Amino acid sequence: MKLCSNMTSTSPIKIAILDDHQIVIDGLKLLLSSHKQFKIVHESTNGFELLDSLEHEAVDILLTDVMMPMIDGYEIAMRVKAQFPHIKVVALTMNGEGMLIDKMIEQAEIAGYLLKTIDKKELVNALESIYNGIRYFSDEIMNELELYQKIKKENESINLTTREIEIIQCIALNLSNKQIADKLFISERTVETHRKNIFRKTDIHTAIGLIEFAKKRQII
Amino acid sequence: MKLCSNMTSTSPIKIAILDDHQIVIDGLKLLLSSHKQFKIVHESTNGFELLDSLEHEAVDILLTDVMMPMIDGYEIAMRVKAQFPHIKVVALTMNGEGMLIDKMIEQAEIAGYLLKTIDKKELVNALESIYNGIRYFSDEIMNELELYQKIKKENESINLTTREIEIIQCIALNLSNKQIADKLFISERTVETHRKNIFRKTDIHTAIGLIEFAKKRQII
DNA sequence: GTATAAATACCCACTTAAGGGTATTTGAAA
DNA sequence: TTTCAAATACCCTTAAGTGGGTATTTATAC
Repeated sequence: MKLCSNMTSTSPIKIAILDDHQIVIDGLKLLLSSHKQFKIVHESTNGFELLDSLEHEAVDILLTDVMMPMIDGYEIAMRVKAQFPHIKVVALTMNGEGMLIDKMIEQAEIAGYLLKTIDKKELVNALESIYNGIRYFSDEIMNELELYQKIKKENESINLTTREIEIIQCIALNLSNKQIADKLFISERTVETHRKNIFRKTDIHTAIGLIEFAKKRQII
Repeated sequence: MKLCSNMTSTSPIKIAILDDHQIVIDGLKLLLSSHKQFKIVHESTNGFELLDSLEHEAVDILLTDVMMPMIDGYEIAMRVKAQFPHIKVVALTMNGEGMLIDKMIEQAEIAGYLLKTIDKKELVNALESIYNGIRYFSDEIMNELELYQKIKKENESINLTTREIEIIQCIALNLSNKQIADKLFISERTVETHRKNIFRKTDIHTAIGLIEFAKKRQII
């Protein structure tokens, strides 16, 4: 069933907004206020406050930023998924970073991911689609996701162990083998072995090269 | 002279808005629409378009984002300063990164720098102050600026030679002493000497640390 | 129960880098 | 003309990392 966008008799779509920037909330509120099919039932700059309010307030769609202090959009989406599975979570963010998108879509299974570059018309369309059970993702988001998942797949074929990744992270922190050994409570010989195995697997043979690799693969 | 905030008879403050996110523009427009002392005379997601429009349109304050594709806020501010010195430029951005703030304030001499975390009331206050010739910077911005300028000052006292900077750039490219020697047509001994002097001057003793330092100092 | 992978740890030989010197040439400033 | 910084180059010693092995323990999978 599809709802037309200028409905007036049906009950409005109840929306909650979460963004650490009050100005964005104000903008969205006023922006959606000219569309009577939406009703903003809650707004907050604080994720915990919002989660509390969902206990007493019926909400259809949660429109949330992703990168926020205290508690981020991913954590919010996971908790909403667990506690309020009927609420459709939509990320609305400046950030089109692959790993975040992947986590939000694959794990938190959010209903939509929009960039703040979208215009009013697309936002309204997206929200209506999502309310009607159709997931909505901006084109840029889909591109980023595909690129990220391609890299992720390549990563997996190299197959570094968790310990090896840990060692790489230590190397990136500019620790010597001895310092890494002390930190992880293992012998310096073991660190050398891991290092050796990492170099063999990745076909990289310097610490600096390894850091580059790790950044590209989002290990650090 | 100070203007009171609920004036109605005086001519409104003419504002232009530049932000690559249409949603932010919409938000700001609607947000300021409830304050009759402001009139938004131009809005754009494109910096070049905005610069063109300033030729025909009288503007008191330009409210602009900083990080934008095509042409960034700094470039905009510099051009406005040169071509339309009467226009007061105000940065309104998510980004509180020291170097940008420093460039915007010290070089482009903008009239205000606000974080998008500010609320409506502070935004209105800031715009009125700026219109009356009082520069306005958010507290967080001032803190970031001070921190950045402290680091900048420390950097300048180190005084690396051009050759040493060249060596650092090679190290960042992950070249060995031998490779650097070949590339610069000098002896490996000389590279070692430079490296030694760099480490002594900067009080850094690893290549990875040096790269971090170089990034912070914008050498690479 | 027996492969298998992961993490642990050591041996040895070799290379590279770090840190302490000193010294020469060159070009620009005093 | 002298002085000085910058770039060049070498000496020596010690520390750190690289790369080739082998081997043990442990937990997981078949």
